[in-house]
Amino acid sequence: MDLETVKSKLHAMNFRLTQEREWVLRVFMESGEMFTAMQLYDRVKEQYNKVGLTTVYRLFEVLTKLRLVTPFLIDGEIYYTFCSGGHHHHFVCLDCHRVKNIYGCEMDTRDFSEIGKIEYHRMDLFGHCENCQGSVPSC
Amino acid sequence: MDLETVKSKLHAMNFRLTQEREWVLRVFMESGEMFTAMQLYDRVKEQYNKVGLTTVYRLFEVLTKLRLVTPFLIDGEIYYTFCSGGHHHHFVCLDCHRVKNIYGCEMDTRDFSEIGKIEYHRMDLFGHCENCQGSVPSC
DNA sequence: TTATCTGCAAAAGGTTTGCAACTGA
DNA sequence: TCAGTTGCAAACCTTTTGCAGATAA
Repeated sequence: MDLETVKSKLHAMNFRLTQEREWVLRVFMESGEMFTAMQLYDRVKEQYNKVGLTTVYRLFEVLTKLRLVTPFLIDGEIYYTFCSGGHHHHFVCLDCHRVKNIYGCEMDTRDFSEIGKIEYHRMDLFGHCENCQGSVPSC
Repeated sequence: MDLETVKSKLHAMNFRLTQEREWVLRVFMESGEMFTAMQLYDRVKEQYNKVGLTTVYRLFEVLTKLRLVTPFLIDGEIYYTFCSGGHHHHFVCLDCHRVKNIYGCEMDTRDFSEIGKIEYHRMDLFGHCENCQGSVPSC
């Protein structure tokens, strides 16, 4: 998904694409990584300009409403990854924190009617991506 | 898993089963529910006696080391469910917060070698259990 | 007996809120 | 124009830590 698409999704809900949000979104979308709020804040400062940490939190809130973000709980820390629509799962590299989408889900065809009515499900794989399987994380 | 088994797992790691831990563990294991730290603290106070909230946090820490607990992030809140060993997945009832284990996992047989080296994976289903599919949560 | 545990109070750390100034549409 | 946004500072809330007394093994 590109920035223009996000912009129109924002506008559709009466949100605005400000300069600050564009900086944060660029880093968030282009990196393919998951971030804690603080990490994304730091990265934006590095690559663009200083933004308020509050702005990052508020953007996560907005993106959550647009369902463009997925949270991960890892070692007690909350990470977020940019996530465009369509049913998919995740592979999270524990070294470089890049997230790859996985399509095709066996669970969609399995019958869980005797357990309950499923609203949604999540499936996340954690490990080491191709680039990070050497000694030191390189990507 | 019963309390005796947990007790021996604790002892194996030089942890103790105190009166307070027994109260918390009884509620935690017998309920089949997931709890935030505060919720478990409140429930133990109700059913047994007052314990320190700190004790609940420290027990979660110990159980995490023993891999007897699984955390869920739901609406920004961290819930924990008691979880004995063996590979399984979860069905979480969004109404009554009971957690059912699901065995049999198609992902175990799928090849992800072109994505990366998988360390572990998680799969959680969320919905409404049989008892809660009426109007008001009843279980 | 003694290493571990408890629980209070305080500190820490992450997240949210209030508000005056600013800005995208 | 003006509803939505920013960013600082303060408030808030969950989680962790220090410590003196208690206790499981």
